[in-house]
Amino acid sequence: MSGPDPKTDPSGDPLAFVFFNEVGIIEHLARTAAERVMPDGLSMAGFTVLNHMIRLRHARRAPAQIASAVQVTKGAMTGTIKRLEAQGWVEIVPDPKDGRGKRVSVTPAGRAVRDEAVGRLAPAFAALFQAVDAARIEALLPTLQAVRRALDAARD
Amino acid sequence: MSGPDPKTDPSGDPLAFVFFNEVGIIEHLARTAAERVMPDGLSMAGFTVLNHMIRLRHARRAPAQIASAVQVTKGAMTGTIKRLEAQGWVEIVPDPKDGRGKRVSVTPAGRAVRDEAVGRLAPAFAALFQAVDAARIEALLPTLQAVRRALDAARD
DNA sequence: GCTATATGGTTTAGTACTAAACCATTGGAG
DNA sequence: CTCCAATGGTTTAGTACTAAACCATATAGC
Repeated sequence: MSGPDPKTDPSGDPLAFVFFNEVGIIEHLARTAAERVMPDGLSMAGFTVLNHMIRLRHARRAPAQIASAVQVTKGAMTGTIKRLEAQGWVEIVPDPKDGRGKRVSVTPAGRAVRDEAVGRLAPAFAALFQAVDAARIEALLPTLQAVRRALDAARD
Repeated sequence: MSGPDPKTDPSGDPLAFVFFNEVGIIEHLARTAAERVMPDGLSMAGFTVLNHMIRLRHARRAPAQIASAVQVTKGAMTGTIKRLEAQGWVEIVPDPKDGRGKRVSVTPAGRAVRDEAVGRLAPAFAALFQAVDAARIEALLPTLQAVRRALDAARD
């Protein structure tokens, strides 16, 4: 009944462990590298929000919608948006149609700081493509997306 | 001089963005799923330490060594180890050879709680392999490892 | 129209992390 | 032997996050 488990690699760790470990390390290295080059006062949390709004061309969005899109709690979004507003990078106005709601929009300054962040990220990425061919990375995407969908579905 | 940028995908995002975004989402989903099944009182930070010690068969290690192995600051390790000790999962004794140092070792209870955590993680992973074939995930590893090495090297 | 429930946002308590200052001990250079 | 830089660990201040309690407004059922 026993014997070599197909999900086991030479190190004795199940494949899933090895895979998530690798993903975790890459995420950690990439995040800290990105944090280091962010413009002054812009956190990764803030960048994520600005980037989300601009990429998807949302002129105005409710905090709750942004929170669910970038997968953080409403409470976390309250703080992130407050800091973005303090820097003048977003504007928050009450929703005229809904007395509870607010609408967040990116200011010109917000767009500028996001563009600067993207521009500073580029050289860091360039170094990566020098070491690992872009085609190899592109080839990973279908399986990574399948894994993401599986994890998302398993989330009950 | 202009023209379609090879590093650009249909969504307009550079490939590196798409890749790190996917990795970040997977890491987030996997981490929160894992956190949810951890035994009571055991955080991911604590599990990482116990797992590291046991996987690599370290009977006793200095906090500073563990910190550098799992890539957190010494300050973070102080807190994590303190919580592990409070639960009786590690034992901390002063290093007899070095008046500054300490030695951390996993107790039998610590080994047990780690085994239980691993056991609870297994069913979650099983669901993943039902959706995505293990061979496909295995095929990602060489490139992921190359990316990790590149990021590690770019860290100056 | 009133009540029950759902939704939008804030607040609170608690965890985990970083960066930097700090204290103690070690160990090499003069 | 003495000093001084390096190392091991803790502490402090600040950010970001979650879960849960909370308040206000909105909406559906009766």
